[in-house]
Amino acid sequence: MARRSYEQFCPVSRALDLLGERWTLLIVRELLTGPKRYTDLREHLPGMWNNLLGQRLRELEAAGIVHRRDLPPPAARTVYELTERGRELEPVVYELARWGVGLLDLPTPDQPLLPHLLPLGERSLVAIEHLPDDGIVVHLDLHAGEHDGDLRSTLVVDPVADPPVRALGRVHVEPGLVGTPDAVVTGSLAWLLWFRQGAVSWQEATGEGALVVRPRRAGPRLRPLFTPDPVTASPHRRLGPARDAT
Amino acid sequence: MARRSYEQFCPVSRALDLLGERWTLLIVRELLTGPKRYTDLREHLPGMWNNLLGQRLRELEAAGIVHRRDLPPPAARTVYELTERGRELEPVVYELARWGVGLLDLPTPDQPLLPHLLPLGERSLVAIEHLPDDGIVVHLDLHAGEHDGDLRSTLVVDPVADPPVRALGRVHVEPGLVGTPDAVVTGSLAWLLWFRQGAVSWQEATGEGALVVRPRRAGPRLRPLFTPDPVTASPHRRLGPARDAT
DNA sequence: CCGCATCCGTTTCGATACTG
DNA sequence: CAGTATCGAAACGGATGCGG
Repeated sequence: MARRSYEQFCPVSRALDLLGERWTLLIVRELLTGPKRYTDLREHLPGMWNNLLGQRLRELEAAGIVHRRDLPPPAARTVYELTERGRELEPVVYELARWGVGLLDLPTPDQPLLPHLLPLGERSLVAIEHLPDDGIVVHLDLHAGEHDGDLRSTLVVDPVADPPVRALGRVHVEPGLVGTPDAVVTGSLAWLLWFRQGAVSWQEATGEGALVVRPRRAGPRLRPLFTPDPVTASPHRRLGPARDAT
Repeated sequence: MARRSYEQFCPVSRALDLLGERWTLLIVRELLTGPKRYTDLREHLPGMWNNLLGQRLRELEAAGIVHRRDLPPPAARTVYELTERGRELEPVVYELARWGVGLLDLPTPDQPLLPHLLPLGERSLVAIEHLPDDGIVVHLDLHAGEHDGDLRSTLVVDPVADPPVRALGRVHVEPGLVGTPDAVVTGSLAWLLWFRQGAVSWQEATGEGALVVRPRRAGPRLRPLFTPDPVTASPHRRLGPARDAT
């Protein structure tokens, strides 16, 4: 076996030694939505073929990222699920999704919206830097096009806790409209996406009825939730004049 | 050209369409440490070959991630640097590094510690979920082995600001010992790494003099800084009984 | 059906050589 | 110094087959 490695003492290259091959992170993405059977994975990863899927799963199992479990009778067969170590990849996938949102066009008949990925995608729309301290529950009732049914999800932001949890851990998206919402967003996924991408203003997105927020006064609370900060601070900021210290 | 794509409506696969090929994210990692010349990139990416580097740089430029700039005389030649869109990949690389820290062994003569990656690596040691609200400046004066010189860096955590910035934006690492530190850590990189990986306790790491924190009372402030939370909350938490809504 | 293993044409990668 | 050209080797895309 002995997969090829970058052979560098660096946490990024070490991580990519295990995750950097084609399809690997997409398998992790799939398993982050819950345990899956081999065939489910195949269906959700069109274009990936048997040989590769089997190989990747073996590698991920050897790396301690994926666990293969045989379900007891009566029901099913073998399922694959993430280990704890594998679930720790959630922030990696989230940040990739967050960055990739800027590349998204709209779903087409050719590339339809995949229902099981909707929670992941909607979660990546949220700007974790602007979560309200007291939490919020939002019902998203959107439509994406003629071919996709209505998309109903519940976005939950937990209030800040003590001890504090990291921001990402406070954001959850579930399928369906559950619980009692503080706000309801209806209308077109397109306009929500475009606002999140910075292509249209909040006024444009909500003005013409493309996106409707109820109650109206919830608008100011929702807007920052879908407005990420631009990257500003350089990681190479200088403290003072002492550059060549040491 | 027309690089191959996963052809899915999903932000993760869209991102990986551009970043998922071999070496690509390592080029981004390199450029996150500042602009680089072609030859610098080659030296920092041993095992990557000219043809690939040139190809990747062209692709990254076409994708709007990398910008190629010709420096004016007197000095130098062409440099490659990240665009703003490219700098937005910093959280992706950070999360990969954070995850990859658990895979790191110690540097060896074969895979030495690369000085220009030290800030990146030390930044990924920090648990952004446990930053002190009032900020802290720490001098890290560590040694990694016989072949590596002493590693002196300054870790700066900014105090919480108003308006708030995301946690990662508050953490900076600079080469050298600069500014006035609130704490100084001396000793062996190995023990700091092992503590961060959960392999040894804080007592073990600081008890035998392997790692020395001055002043001693700073210990309780430093310990959580290098102690990430385990992943606990599932993203599929249920709110209430209404599962099949809509 | 489900869970793979095997086989082969195509694409990408690794390594050396060569040019502006 | 900053790349491009070339070619064998490895990995990937795609189809079929076979045992539980």
